[in-house]
Amino acid sequence: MKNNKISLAEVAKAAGVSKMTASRVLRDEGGFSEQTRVKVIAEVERLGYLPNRLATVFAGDKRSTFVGVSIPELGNEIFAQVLEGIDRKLGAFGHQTVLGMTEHVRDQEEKWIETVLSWQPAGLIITGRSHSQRSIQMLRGAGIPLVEIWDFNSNPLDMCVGLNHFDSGYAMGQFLAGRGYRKFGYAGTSHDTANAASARLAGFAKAISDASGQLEKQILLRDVPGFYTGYYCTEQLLASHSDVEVIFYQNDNMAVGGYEYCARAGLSVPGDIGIAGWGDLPISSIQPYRLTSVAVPHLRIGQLSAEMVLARIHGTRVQPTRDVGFRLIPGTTVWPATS
Amino acid sequence: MKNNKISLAEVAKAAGVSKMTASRVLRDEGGFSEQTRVKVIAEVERLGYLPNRLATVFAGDKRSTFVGVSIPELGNEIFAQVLEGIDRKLGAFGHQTVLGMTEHVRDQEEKWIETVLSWQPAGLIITGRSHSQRSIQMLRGAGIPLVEIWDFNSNPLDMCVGLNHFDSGYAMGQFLAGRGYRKFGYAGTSHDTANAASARLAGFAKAISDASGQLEKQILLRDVPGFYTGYYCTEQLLASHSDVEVIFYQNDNMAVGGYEYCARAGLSVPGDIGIAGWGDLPISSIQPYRLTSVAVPHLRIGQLSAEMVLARIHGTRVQPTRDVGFRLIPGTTVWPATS
DNA sequence: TAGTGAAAAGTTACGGGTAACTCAAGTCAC
DNA sequence: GTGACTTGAGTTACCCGTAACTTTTCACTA
Repeated sequence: MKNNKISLAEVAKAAGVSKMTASRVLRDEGGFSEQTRVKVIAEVERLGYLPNRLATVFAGDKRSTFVGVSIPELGNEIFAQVLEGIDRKLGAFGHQTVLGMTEHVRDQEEKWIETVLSWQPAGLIITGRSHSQRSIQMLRGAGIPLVEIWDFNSNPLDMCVGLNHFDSGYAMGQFLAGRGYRKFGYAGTSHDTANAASARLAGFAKAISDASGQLEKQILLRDVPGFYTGYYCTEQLLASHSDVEVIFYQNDNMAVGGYEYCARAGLSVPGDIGIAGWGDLPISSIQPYRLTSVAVPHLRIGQLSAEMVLARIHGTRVQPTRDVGFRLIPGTTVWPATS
Repeated sequence: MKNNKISLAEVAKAAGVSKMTASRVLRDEGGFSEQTRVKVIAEVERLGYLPNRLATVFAGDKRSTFVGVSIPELGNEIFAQVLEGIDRKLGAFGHQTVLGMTEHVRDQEEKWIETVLSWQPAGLIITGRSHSQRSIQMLRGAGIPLVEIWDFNSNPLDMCVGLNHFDSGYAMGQFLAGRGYRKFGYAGTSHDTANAASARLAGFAKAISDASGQLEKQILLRDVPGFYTGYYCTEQLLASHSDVEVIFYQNDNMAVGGYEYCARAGLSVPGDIGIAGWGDLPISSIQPYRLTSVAVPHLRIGQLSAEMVLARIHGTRVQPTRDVGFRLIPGTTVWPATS
């Protein structure tokens, strides 16, 4: 697959100068006359020359302008927005995002890390804090800026920005217990790896047990955490445990699906059943109800992570760990506060 | 920024063989003894050698395994899912997605094309059919597989997969006129370039004029086409044109926002006002109502585009243009058919 | 007018792999 | 024992820019 692209040497020859001079003109490095500049630029235009950045990186024994970004999935709006924030910021500084979707599978992450490192990226942004042994080795050896995002970790491989998911689950459990709930349900999806959602569930369970409540049922479907899954999880959960008073969902999409199931089944919310989501998606606040949820500064996570990588690349000092926190949204889909 | 990475030469030296032999072992090319293989592999493991793919591409004067994918934005769920479909398919075949967000701006697309081409990608997938003159030149000169997606175009630069947005807008206009509507509104967002949404609006307007209806008001906010924008567009539109009978929205998110405005303003849907969206997002079918919309096989667009690029890379023949069509969803948010 | 220094340009080497070629040693048939 | 062939390996050149160094050109001064 020989490509017939124009090289700098050809441009230089056409302009009647040496490769080096042409190179200097293109990088505007100085050390050439106006006359020469004009000649070279003219040939560049005429021949449609596009530089080969591979060679540039290679020549300088430098790193590329790539930044590898791993995201578990894009079906979840939150991750899509984190990615958008990252790419926007990186793009503004002349960097390119090389995407990796790990689908919450650790082997896939490892394989992706290996591949992306072989392209000599300038930095890496990885979702999640749990990696395979080999991944950790490769990441350590790479010697490039690395940000682990989403799940806050005070002792990251390099840098970290995210929030404490366990705490956010705990906060929700505590909040619901405070509203008088005693019999709890949880609806989510299951994955190979311990992920942030599992941490939320663990925190939620802890809060319930601390409040002497009962986590009656956790349902974990092996499916994508979307509207339909929420709908069916709710149907299944209530079929087997009709005494559950409130359900905490892995995310808002599932919660909205759950709400809709209740509405169609003739159950009043929050009268008959309470609904709580996580993530505070835009959709949750444009419904006839205000979904009880946990708001997360996801845009900020994307932006910050990109900024941290960029700072490292440019040698600026940055705070290596950032806990962006969360905010509980009381909403109207659970019992009101007893005043 | 000298990197202290292990090179193949170092591995070879440690194993007591030549670079070439080590290279052969790693590529499993044959022409080496079992003994040699074991030695080389042992040193690769010991030193944690990771190949430099930049060098490979460079050496062979080949193309990389990158595929550049441009998407206008990720805030829109549909584009996120198109991207997910593409990356999944590409990843399965050992290719990496290099993301580019053009934000519907043509200059940004041009700049991205220039950059991504300089990395010698194996192929390109670009959203939209309208490009700058220089972009077209670069794309033509690149000589790599290229798929223009989203807006179907029977005469693409190379390949194309999408649907006819004009027709889909026309279909909606015709459908609504058939349901008895005469006074129409349109709510969308404005961008620099003629994009698919503009084509839909044009088709919609044509259908209305063909049916002797009246497009009372087009409102185009300079904002992201999401829930809130739909909410406020509706408020503004109805404030100035209260005689509008039905509103066609740029997408479902905006339509759901519009529905919510009507609900809060005490307007009955479809009694007082009809609502029609576009895209048929999951959210639209999990509401208490069924949104009138246009279903689009967006997952299929993503998958097909990746398949087309892969086929070209591997030298397989493929149909260069694919119209994936659309399907009108009558829904319950407009007047029922008069029987 | 030779000498000086700066500006403008050229030359060489290099980076990390791989294609293409060469070479050495062993195997086998006759 | 010799030539033909196979196998396992090494050598060389190259991809395309750029760093580092060298050479040429030229204006200006003593």
